[in-house]
Amino acid sequence: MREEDSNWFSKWEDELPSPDELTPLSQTLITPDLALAFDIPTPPHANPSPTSPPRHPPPTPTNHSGHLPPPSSVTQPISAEFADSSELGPNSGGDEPARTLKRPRLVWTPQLHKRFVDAVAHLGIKNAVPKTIMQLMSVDGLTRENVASHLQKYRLYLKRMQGLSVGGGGGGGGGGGLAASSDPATDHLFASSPVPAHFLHPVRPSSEHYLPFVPVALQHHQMAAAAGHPQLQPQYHRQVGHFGPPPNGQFEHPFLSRQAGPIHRMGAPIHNPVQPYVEDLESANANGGRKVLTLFPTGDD
DNA sequence: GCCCAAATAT
DNA sequence: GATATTTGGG
Repeated sequence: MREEDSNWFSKWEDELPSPDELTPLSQTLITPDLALAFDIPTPPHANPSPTSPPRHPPPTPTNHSGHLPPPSSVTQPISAEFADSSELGPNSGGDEPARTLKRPRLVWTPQLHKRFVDAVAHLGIKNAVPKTIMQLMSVDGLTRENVASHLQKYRLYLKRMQGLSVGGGGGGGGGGGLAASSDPATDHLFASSPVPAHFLHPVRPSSEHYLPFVPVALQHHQMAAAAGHPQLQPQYHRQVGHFGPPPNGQFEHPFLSRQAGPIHRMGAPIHNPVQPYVEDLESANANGGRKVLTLFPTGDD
């Protein structure tokens, strides 16, 4: 089953949002603060200029084992851009250093969440801690807090799900107070993402399959060529005037893949090969805004 | 320092 | 109102 080893990963990557989907959206949106922070003379173009996140995103300490393809990074163009719309801190004047930069609200798009889930799934629920997840996701701009917060919510979601579908929906009827029913506020995002089965049931420690985790340094396809110069990168025609869910239902998150950072904790015990769970939601719903598209597939209601 | 859980802010 | 961010405790 060695082949599957690489397979799972390949598949995993494959499942990840395509470069096409991730690239577009991010341009512009360089918050004034950020621009100042990096001495960026704020692009005069009103035109959605290429993504110019931090000049040197990460220190790119990664592959020091050989040669690092210059600007041609080897990862999907995912970058965490912030949809700063109208938040001029106290430094409207524009002189306050960047040190007091406040991070704009991070938007967990289905795509991003998917990546999150995938990371957690492959890490294993037990090893899925904010730091590890964050590293595995390799999303630039994503902070541990972001992940931690999201993870927290995600766990609650899983717990809730467990509550209802455990034992074949034992609590289903009770309806009492203890059974958590689908709360409206529980989560809209989570529902749209496929949840690996192993999440709901504890994996028996008996057969622990430890798979050597492989960093996300590899990549395939064409993207490599274009990647690298996020700023010079050919912009996709698709340009979004503003954020928010386009009526088309195809909204990407402004995240560009960050170069695979050095993963320290790669002793992550990966149990269970990837389940053949199918995913969808690629085209998020476009129901007049935000609406749940697919409820949890756990039951066949 | 990290993680978890809750409270607060947007 | 919902979500993400922030703060406190272990």
